[in-house]
Amino acid sequence: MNANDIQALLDWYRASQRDLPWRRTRNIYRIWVSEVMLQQTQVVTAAPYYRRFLARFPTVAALAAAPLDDVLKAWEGLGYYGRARNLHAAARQVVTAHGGRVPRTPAVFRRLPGVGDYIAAAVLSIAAGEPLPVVDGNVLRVWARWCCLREDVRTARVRNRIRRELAAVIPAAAPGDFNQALMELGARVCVPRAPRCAECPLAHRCAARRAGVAAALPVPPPRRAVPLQRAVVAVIVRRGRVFIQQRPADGFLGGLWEFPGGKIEPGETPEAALVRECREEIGTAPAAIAPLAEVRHAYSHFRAHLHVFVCRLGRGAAPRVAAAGRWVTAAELDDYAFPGANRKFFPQLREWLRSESHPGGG
DNA sequence: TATACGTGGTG
DNA sequence: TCACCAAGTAT
Repeated sequence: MNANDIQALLDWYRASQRDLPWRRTRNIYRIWVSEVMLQQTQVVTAAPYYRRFLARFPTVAALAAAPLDDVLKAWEGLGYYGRARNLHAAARQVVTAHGGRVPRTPAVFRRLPGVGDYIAAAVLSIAAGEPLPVVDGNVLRVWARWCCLREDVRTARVRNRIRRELAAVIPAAAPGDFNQALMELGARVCVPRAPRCAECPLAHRCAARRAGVAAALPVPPPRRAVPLQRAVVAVIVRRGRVFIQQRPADGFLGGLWEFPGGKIEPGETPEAALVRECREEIGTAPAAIAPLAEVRHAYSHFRAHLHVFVCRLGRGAAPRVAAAGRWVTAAELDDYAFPGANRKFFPQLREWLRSESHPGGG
């Protein structure tokens, strides 16, 4: 990629870039938040979260001072909740170890939780002018086509080679624009399925385009089968309230709230699994159960089929681990961060609670 | 190095 | 319905 190619790319970017909320600031904290949200997440999905998050946590100090539950609530529905936990922890480190100022030294910023090679390069090139190339999915695709690379670009070896090649050409005068231009090109023109080469400022010198194989690159990795997990959910109702509990702070959906329940074992009926899970999780079997909904949900690495039941405990029975849980009304559910798979049956649950509170009505 | 980690858009 | 994909990081 020579100076003319780079200028053509920058010209295209400056003339046709989208007006995105994080492009209206050079504040390093705001740029950082945007890049965390944009991991494995499309611009249209992240944008509303970005606005709400920064209205709620306008500074790194405000984020550090907030309870993690508030941060997770602001992240609810965005997925990869470890991003929110790491960002929150990193904000606290900035306050406690860096005097409340986001470090602009690459090696220092890179050590914060949740900051990897991509985030460090993106944030510091955009907000601090550091000539660090980003290597994300867009850049890999653009570069694989530009060079007509037939190797698997996801391997560390090829990624590192691409990073070195980009480091040799990234313009010191505009590293942030160069990085964003490559990503913008990948997101809007050099797209995966049907690249719009007619609109591409680099098409006339693109090796894959000349070879007529742009759409076939980069070569996709072999796909593995996605397992299907059947599970039960117990919505325990008592006097118009439902029982919820918080998941462990780390790991899958860490820190989010949910209803008791769990996997259906092979050969087990949903009803049997429900009774078993209630005994295991809250020490009590339900006295009565009724099906409420069935939910299908695709997680990052498996699919789930949820059988949701409304349950009542016997007179005087109580969840044995009530200290870890709460009884909440339908309205109060909105105060807690729930996984998307749970949100899917909230309408049915709310309708059920409504009809129960007005017996004989409607 | 390979796998865990969410969700929604898109064809 | 479904597979693929998206401004990746941690372990």
